[in-house]
Amino acid sequence: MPRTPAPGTRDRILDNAARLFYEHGVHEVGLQQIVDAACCGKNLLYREFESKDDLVVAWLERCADEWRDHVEDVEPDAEPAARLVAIVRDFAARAAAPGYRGCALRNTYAEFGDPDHPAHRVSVEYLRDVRSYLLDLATRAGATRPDALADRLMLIIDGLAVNSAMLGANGAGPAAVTFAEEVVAAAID
Amino acid sequence: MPRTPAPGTRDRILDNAARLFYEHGVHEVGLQQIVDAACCGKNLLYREFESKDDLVVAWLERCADEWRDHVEDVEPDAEPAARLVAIVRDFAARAAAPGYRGCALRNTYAEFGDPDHPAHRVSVEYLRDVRSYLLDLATRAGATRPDALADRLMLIIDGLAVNSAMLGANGAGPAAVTFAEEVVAAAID
DNA sequence: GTCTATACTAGGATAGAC
DNA sequence: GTCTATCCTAGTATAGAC
Repeated sequence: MPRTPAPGTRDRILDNAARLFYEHGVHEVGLQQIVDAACCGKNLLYREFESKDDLVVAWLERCADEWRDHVEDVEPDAEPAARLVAIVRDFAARAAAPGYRGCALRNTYAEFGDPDHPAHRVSVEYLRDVRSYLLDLATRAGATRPDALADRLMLIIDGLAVNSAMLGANGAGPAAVTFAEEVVAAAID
Repeated sequence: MPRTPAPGTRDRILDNAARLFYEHGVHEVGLQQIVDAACCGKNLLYREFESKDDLVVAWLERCADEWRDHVEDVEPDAEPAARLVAIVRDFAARAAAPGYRGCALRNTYAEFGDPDHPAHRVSVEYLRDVRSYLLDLATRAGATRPDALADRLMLIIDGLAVNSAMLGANGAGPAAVTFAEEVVAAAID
């Protein structure tokens, strides 16, 4: 293993934790696994993160931030209505990629039952942000009822996260884009 | 094989395990908690279930069976098209109930990363069964493309499971039934 | 015989000291 | 980076109540 000088310690730990958490689920990954994968001592991990929960939250926040950055780049010059469809298309394409195991934020939400768990706050905030983003586009697209359009697209996207993870290409994933196209078209007069 | 087990023991354990697993997530519940809640010895649990995995699978299979029984009772005398909407309405009503934390099968799928985990088989089978059921109704409803209609309703239902758990009444749940009505109507000529 | 309750093993977890 | 402390887990075996 060549030692890379590149990313900071925190990022290296977070990268490895992210991969392991996503592939196996948060509860099935021990801190020792992350320490081994990141080639660091446990002391470094505890210097950067207070606890496992803290590490989980940092991972989820990074996932949410990545989405917020990424969504701006999805056909940025298209009209609002076309962008709504493009966002679903983009999500569907990611969900169809090999190794897709669902959405990190939605999966982790499912892992923790306690409503006060910090992972819940991040996940719910993320979902609200997605909804706000869709609502804004739906409004600018001239939908007669932007709220309803945003809700419908949320259901399609949330459904994609579950369905593609569980059924893959045999599931409803391939049908989602056409569905979204018709839903958007029908919502705009 | 036990010769004369006290009647109801297995169900009592399963009832308590079901409640705890659903509320807190499988990984966060220890066998001791289940033993305590069921007021039985650990001995008895291990007589009825080989392992924790075995108990989890039994729980999921019971959830899937309950759905299979329940769905038959959802407006059984209505026309196929109306039944499709009724099934979504029923799912939405359950998802709007207090304490809803998502679908047990979909949540547990998310908890286990290993593709060979027995919980995955049960969950995927369940999802395929739901899809088959919808496809059959869509066909009998005279949909021009029954496959596409089934896929669309699956996305709505899967979306409901996630969205209602995370956002509750502030989410897309309330919009799902009208959405399903329009989707079904549009799919039938 | 059936059940509850507990003691125990072996391993893995988080956490932190050195 | 290693090493230790403490706790919790699944699972087994035993003891004793009814």
